Amino acid sequence: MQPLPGFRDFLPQDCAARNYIFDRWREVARRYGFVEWDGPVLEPTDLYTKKSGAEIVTQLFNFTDKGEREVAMRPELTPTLARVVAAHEREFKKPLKWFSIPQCFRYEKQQRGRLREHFQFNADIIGEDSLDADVELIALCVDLLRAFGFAANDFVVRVSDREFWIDFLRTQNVPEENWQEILQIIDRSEREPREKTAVKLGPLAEPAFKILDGKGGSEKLDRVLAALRVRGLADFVEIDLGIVRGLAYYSGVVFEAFDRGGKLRALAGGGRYDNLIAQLSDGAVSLPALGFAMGDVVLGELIGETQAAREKLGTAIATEQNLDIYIVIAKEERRADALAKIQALRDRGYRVDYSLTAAKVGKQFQTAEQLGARVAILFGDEWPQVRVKTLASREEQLIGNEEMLAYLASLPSLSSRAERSDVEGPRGSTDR
RNA sequence: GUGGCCGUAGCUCAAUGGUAGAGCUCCAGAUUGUGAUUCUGGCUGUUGCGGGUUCGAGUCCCGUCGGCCACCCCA
Repeated sequence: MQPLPGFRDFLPQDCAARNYIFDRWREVARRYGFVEWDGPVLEPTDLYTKKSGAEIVTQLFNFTDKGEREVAMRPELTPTLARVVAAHEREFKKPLKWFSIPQCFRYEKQQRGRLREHFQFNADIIGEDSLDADVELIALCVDLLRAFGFAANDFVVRVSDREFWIDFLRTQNVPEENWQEILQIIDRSEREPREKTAVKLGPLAEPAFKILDGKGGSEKLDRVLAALRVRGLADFVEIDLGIVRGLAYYSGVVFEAFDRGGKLRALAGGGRYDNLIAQLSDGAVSLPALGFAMGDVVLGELIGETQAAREKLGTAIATEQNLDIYIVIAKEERRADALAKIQALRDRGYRVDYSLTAAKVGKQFQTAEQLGARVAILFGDEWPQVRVKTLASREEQLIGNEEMLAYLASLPSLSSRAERSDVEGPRGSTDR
C-alpha cells in the first residue's frame, strides 16, 4: 500500500523538518505582531467557484458528502479568510494581522514542487490601505526566508504593481473585458520568446516591452523600495513589473519570491486584494486587504540545495530528536532503582530513554549513541553509586545516586534544556 | 488533461532473450559490564500489475497503475 499520489508520509525525520519549518514561520510572524488563526479544511465548493469561476472545479479536490452537499478540500485559505473576516470584523481592532499554516489541496497531476497537498504559510493584513502595510508584508516575507538561513544571493523578492498596469491599459484604451487576458500574457512573457508575446500583444507590444525593460517607472514602487532600504532589506528585493500574478483579484502591489538560481517554482507570492472581501461577502463588508503565501514544498527543496540552510535544518532536527540521557541497566536487579530515577529525571524535564527489556551493556551503549544521548548513566554493581558517562568525551564519573540530579544540573550541555522545557516554548527554537 | 522517459530487496543499483545479484541498511553473534572499525551469520522479491510473442521474458509487444520531465494551470 502506498499513499495516494501527491500525498506524503512524514517519517520522523520528515516530521522534524516540517516542525522546524512551522517553528520558523510562527516565530517570525509573531515577531511582526501577527496572530495565528485557522478555518475548516473542508468548505462548500461554492466558496471557490464564487471567486474563481466554475473552471476552478477541475483543479479542486472535491466531492459530494453524505448530506448531498458539494464540498471541496481547501485549495487556498484566502476565501475562508474573507468569509471569516466579513462575519467577525467588528470584533477586532483594525488592522488585523493574521497568519495561518493550513494544509491545502489540489487535484492536479503532481510534479516537482507541486503535490496534491502542501502546507502553506499565509499572512494577511486586513483594514489598512496605506502603502506601509505593503512594505510591512514584503519585509515579513524577506525575514521569513532569512530565518531559514538564506542570504541575498539565495533568493529575491520581485515586486510589481497591478495598478500600474491597469493605468497603462486605461491610457491605451484597452476595453476592460480584455484586461485579465493581457495581464496573463505579460505574466507569462518571461517564460516564452519575445516574438511570441509580441504577436499576442499586438499594438501593445512596443509600449509594454518598454516598461518591462525599464525596470521601474512607478513612483509607488520606488517608495516601496525606499522603505525597504530604510529597513536594510533592499538587497533582497527588486522592482520587476513583469510580475503580475495569475489571480484576477489582485488590485495593487504584488510580489513573488524566487530562488536566485531560478531552478525552482516561486517560493512565495501575494499582494493587495482590496476588493475581494466585498466581492465574497456580496458587499456586506468592504475592507482593504493584502496577503501572501509560502508553501512548504518548494521551500524544503531550496533548503536542501542551500548549504547554510541545510546545516541549520540538520542542527534543528538533531536538537528536536536527540535524547539527553540514556539509562544503561547493567544488572537487572537494579531495574527498579533505575526506573525510579528515570521517573525523577523525566519529571525534571530531561529526555530519558532506556531498554525496555534486558540487553547486553554494549548494545545499550550503542543504542545510547544512536539516539544522540549526551549522557549515559549505568546502574549496576556500584549501587548505591552510578556511573555517569559523558558520551562525547567518554569520561566516566562514579556518583552517589542521591547526588545524581545535582551533578547532572551542573553539566552545561544538559542544564539548559531541562530549564527550558520547564519554562515554555517550542523545542528547537534555539536562536532567540 | 496532453506528450516524452522510467519502474528489479527497506535504500542505491547490476543481470546478450537462458538458474534474479551486489553494496548499504536492518537483525543476531565474535569467552559473561562500555559506543568505533573489523569479522561471521541471517531476513527481505509474484522483477509495479495484467495480458501477449517465444522452447524460454526482468529483458520484446500491448494495456494499466505509479514516478520523473515538459506543456496546461497556477495556491
